[in-house]
Amino acid sequence: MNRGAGVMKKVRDAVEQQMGKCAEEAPLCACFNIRKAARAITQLYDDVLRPSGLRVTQFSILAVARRLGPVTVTRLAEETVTDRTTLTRNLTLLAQQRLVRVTPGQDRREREVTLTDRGRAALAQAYPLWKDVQAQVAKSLGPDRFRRLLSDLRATVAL
Amino acid sequence: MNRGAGVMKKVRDAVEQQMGKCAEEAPLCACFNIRKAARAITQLYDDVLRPSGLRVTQFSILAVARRLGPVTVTRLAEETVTDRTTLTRNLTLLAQQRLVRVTPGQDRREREVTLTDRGRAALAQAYPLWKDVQAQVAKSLGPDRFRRLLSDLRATVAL
DNA sequence: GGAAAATAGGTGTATATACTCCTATCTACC
DNA sequence: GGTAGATAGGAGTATATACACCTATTTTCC
Repeated sequence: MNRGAGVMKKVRDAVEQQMGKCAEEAPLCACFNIRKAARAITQLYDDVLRPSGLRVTQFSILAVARRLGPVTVTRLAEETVTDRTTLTRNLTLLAQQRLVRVTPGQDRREREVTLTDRGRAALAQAYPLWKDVQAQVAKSLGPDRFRRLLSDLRATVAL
Repeated sequence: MNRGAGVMKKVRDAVEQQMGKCAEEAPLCACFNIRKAARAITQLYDDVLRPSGLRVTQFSILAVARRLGPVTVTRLAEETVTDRTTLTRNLTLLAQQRLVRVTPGQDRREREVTLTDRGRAALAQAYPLWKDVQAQVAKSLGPDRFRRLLSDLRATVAL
């Protein structure tokens, strides 16, 4: 047994020491659990929305864009709490499918996002599907817990 | 005004009709709000974990892998509620950084994931950072609401 | 009126995610 | 013992996400 082995063992022991109850506590990680829930519920919504050709992400962007009317990229990013550059990429896809139009604004730094008729039609087609799955989730969780969850998530975003 | 214009208007009206309160209701979309919270809290955790070189996703995978010991890809995917092919890609990155080793199992269809010493060390370095941010979130939300949120998220995953 | 600061936005790069379809191996059953 | 079905896993493709850094335009302030 060489001298290095003893040192390595001490390092490993120190590492084990510092990790503490890591393995037991990590499953309680708030971030891990929110991401897990996001993966699960995204699959549920995307599955139901599939006939409309929209992902839930796209549905949400179109819905917000409709509510705000012609809106700048930065404003839309703020509303959806999305990184601006993420939104740029998502908008590129929506524009390729001609669901939105992105045009230069008065302020020539800005670009305005507008729903097209095609976008409006896609939204209209997706809406009843969304309403169904949303109602199903609310029913499964129970209306009280459902409202509570949305409220707690808002508080989380506010951190 | 050509005949087509009247038809188009009718179509647009029908579309508006079908959308109903879409713009008002979409902000209440459970999926949109969970994803939004996931984006926000991921940035928070990733920011705190940055000195360790681990993303929260990687931290979580390493922690679960440590808890389960040598574990097959499919089992790890089930535990983390991640699509298997997603996990394959995440593991590829961890293996490139030599934080995990992926070796053929007895059953030669299977591949076993094992934490390396390097992976253990990264986990040990990240753990105190994670503990800090986790405690900070629990404190900000309040311990009761924090526990409630985790519990409600579990119910959501179970849908 | 011109330069510095502020603002709007995009690109390069990298990770995270999942669906469809594919191969390799194993198990069950005849 | 050999084949059909089941199981483990990966590759191709596409969307979602965000950080660091860049350009273009506008505003501010001397």
